Amino acid sequence: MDCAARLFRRDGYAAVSLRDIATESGMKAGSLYHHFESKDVIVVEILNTGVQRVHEAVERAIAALPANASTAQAITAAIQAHLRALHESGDYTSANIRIFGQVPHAIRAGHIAVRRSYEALWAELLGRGVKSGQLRADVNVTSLRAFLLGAMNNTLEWLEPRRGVVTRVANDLATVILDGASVTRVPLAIARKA
Amino acid sequence: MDCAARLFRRDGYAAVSLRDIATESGMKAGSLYHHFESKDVIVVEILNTGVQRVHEAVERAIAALPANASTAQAITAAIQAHLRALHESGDYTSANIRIFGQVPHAIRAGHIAVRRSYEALWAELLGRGVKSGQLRADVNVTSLRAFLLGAMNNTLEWLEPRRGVVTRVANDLATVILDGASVTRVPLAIARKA
DNA sequence: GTCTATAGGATGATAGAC
DNA sequence: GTCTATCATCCTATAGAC
Repeated sequence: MDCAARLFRRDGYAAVSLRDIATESGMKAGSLYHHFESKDVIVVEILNTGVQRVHEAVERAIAALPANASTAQAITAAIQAHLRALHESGDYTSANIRIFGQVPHAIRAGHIAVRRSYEALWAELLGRGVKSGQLRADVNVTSLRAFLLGAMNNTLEWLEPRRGVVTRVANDLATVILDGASVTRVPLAIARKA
Repeated sequence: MDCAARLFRRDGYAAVSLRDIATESGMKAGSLYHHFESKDVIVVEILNTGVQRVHEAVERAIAALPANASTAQAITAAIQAHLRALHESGDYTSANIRIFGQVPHAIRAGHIAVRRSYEALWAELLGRGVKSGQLRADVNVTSLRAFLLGAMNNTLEWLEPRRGVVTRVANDLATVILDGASVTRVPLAIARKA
């Protein structure tokens, strides 16, 4: 499975044959079928593992916060955990993002529940923020969640995870999402002094 | 080309064979080679066309703004144009996003310049905003641009473009990016009254 | 310009020896 | 559990008739 994840991450779904996976594992293609009944089950398991690892990392990060942490702190911690899991913890997480859009619909269908479960974590986090009055009620929570996940997952396409860079980018995203990029609506340094 | 774009958008790069494209066009596979010298040139042309159409749509939207338009207005208009081009103007734009991550590296290399050119448009737009003091100087323009493009392109994965929905989502994104989702830094309605 | 036919190769999967 | 050998099928691309 580790070899398959590494190859899928690097080359994409269709470009990786069972022969490739077998060679990478030091076997021959036919031998794989003693362990897995088809290519599909390998792919589904890698997809599921990838999401679950990010899910657990984010869950841990939120659980580790002090009880009185603000929604802003929780979102920042969650973004940090998601990006770190994506860039620094193995091939399953990045393989998932990479190949999800490439696999046949049947495979997607067998994996979608795991995704929904992770998305629900974010929906809850953001929903709590709105309910507690810490996030604006006029932003659509569904859109915001999708923007966040899209922006985070897309970092795989451009971010080279050198030392410390992931942390900086995570802070950039948290800042923009929470405070906005515009100056005109942020004379808050001023507003605070006033 | 139209048939190919439609199929690539729906099924992805590897899942579409030349036979599929030929059948969809009312031809046989061999006949395609009288018009295109390989599958690669079809794919590259579709990729290029997709980006160019979005690029032109965004350029037009910015050019149509009044001369004294603010950076915030320009960004909002650009987001509107990008999302509308993605969701409402044919298969080339969405096929591009869909299959870009699936094509062999050689094809990517032949297409990357067109992408860079479009990204430069955004870099300029955001850079002008910072220079003119309308965007915060402490947000990383490179990150912001990547977040925006990632969030926008990812809408293809979740947004069903019913009537008017694209416009609403574009406004959601512009609001979040410019003003932020947090309440604590946005008592601006208050600040404005004061 | 479109067709048929096919070369030349890769792929997922299976059968059976060891 | 791993191997070799192979099936059946698909692919891109080419050759040559019409």
